[in-house]
Amino acid sequence: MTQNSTVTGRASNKSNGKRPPGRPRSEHSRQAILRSTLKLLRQQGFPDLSIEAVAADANVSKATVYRWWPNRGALVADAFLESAEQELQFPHTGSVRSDMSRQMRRLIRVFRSSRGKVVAALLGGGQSDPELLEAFRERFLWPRRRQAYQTLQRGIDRGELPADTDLDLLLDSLYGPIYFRFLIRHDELTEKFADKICGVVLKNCGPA
Amino acid sequence: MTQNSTVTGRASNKSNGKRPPGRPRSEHSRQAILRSTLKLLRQQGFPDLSIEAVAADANVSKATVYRWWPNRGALVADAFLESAEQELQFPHTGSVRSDMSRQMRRLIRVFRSSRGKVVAALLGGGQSDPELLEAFRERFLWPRRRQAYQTLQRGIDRGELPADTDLDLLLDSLYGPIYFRFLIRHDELTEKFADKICGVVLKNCGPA
DNA sequence: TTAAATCCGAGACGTATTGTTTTGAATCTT
DNA sequence: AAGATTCAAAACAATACGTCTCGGATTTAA
Repeated sequence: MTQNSTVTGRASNKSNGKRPPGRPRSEHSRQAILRSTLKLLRQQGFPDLSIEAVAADANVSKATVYRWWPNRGALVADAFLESAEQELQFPHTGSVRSDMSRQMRRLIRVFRSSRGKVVAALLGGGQSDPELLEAFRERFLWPRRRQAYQTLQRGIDRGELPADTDLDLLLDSLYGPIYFRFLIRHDELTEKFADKICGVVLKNCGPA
Repeated sequence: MTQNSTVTGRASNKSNGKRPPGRPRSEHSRQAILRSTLKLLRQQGFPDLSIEAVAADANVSKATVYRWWPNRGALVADAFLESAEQELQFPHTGSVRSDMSRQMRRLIRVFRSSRGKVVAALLGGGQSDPELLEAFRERFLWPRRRQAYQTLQRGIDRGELPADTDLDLLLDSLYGPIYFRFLIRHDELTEKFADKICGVVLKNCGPA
């Protein structure tokens, strides 16, 4: 199998720089497929997304989709993750609390946008497809977590946080409520919510 | 339509106590269907659950299932919610913090049990089926929330919490991290986690 | 310039599952 | 006994699946 999707691994070509013979993969088709996947996912949700519909919308043959992605999950994961690769950076304001609250506000903004539906589809589908959930964690969650660690560490260095702070616990306390409201939808998810959470969790950690 | 599922509304019979003519609904079949649904859901997850399999496992005709439940979602919601109706009471220890942490421990225990798979299926499916999510909120979340309000109010009355506490914010801060780890699965969800969250969120609220 | 390799879109194919409908029998009220 | 409603079983059309074949396009290497 020559699966070349980002999910299944194998980023670029074989180690030598030479291009193999034969017609190269159509970058145009690849992007059209990912774009149509996002588009349909915004409308229909994960379970109702059919490969047939994606192929039709992208003006592409079904076989082309099946050639490059082993299943629907890998396709959806690639579509979302490639679109969110360079997003949601952490600011450097000089205060942990405002660094965090500002980034949390950005996340909420994404969740409220049309991209939110895609994230929900990804996490919803992930509840019955471990690979889908793992792709979300590895490609979306952890990269941001690593940045968050650094942000919190700066707070420790500045004395705003105790040196023995449990960083994972703290991050789950900050982001858990956001994901909670986002996924359960029992209460509205406004950007102000970010500040309120920080008020609860980072009470004694410098200025708001 | 004469849908009689608990999800779609209309709990029992028409207001008058008289039984309508005709063969009555088979209570045996109804329970067998719900039981089989739970059983299969524990094994397979929501998207792989077929009505055919449920009917076969319950020794019941497909048409019988379709007659009483409009779709898979309603069936799953009924199956889970009927099974969790009387669960997860709040204790009265005399301290908000330990009242909350003990109930949170119970919730985590449920999430870790075989019933956790059913909840995950419900919430996962709910991401693309609004009715499913609403059923979860109305039949599971809100009843417990109402108990939680009372628990927190007792804490206010005892002076452990400020009188102007934002109860919804506080509850989301306590339970959000649990649902977060449960649904994203980026870190282990142990019962000790409940105590740690309380340590962060209820720092100054009486004994642990 | 030619041959080999790989890709492309279009669409047919058999399979599986869906939700609906029909049939004949069973059960209950009046 | 008559009328209503249920039941299990099975046939049904519709949809999506994943695979395959076809003719043609694009690229490298000989």
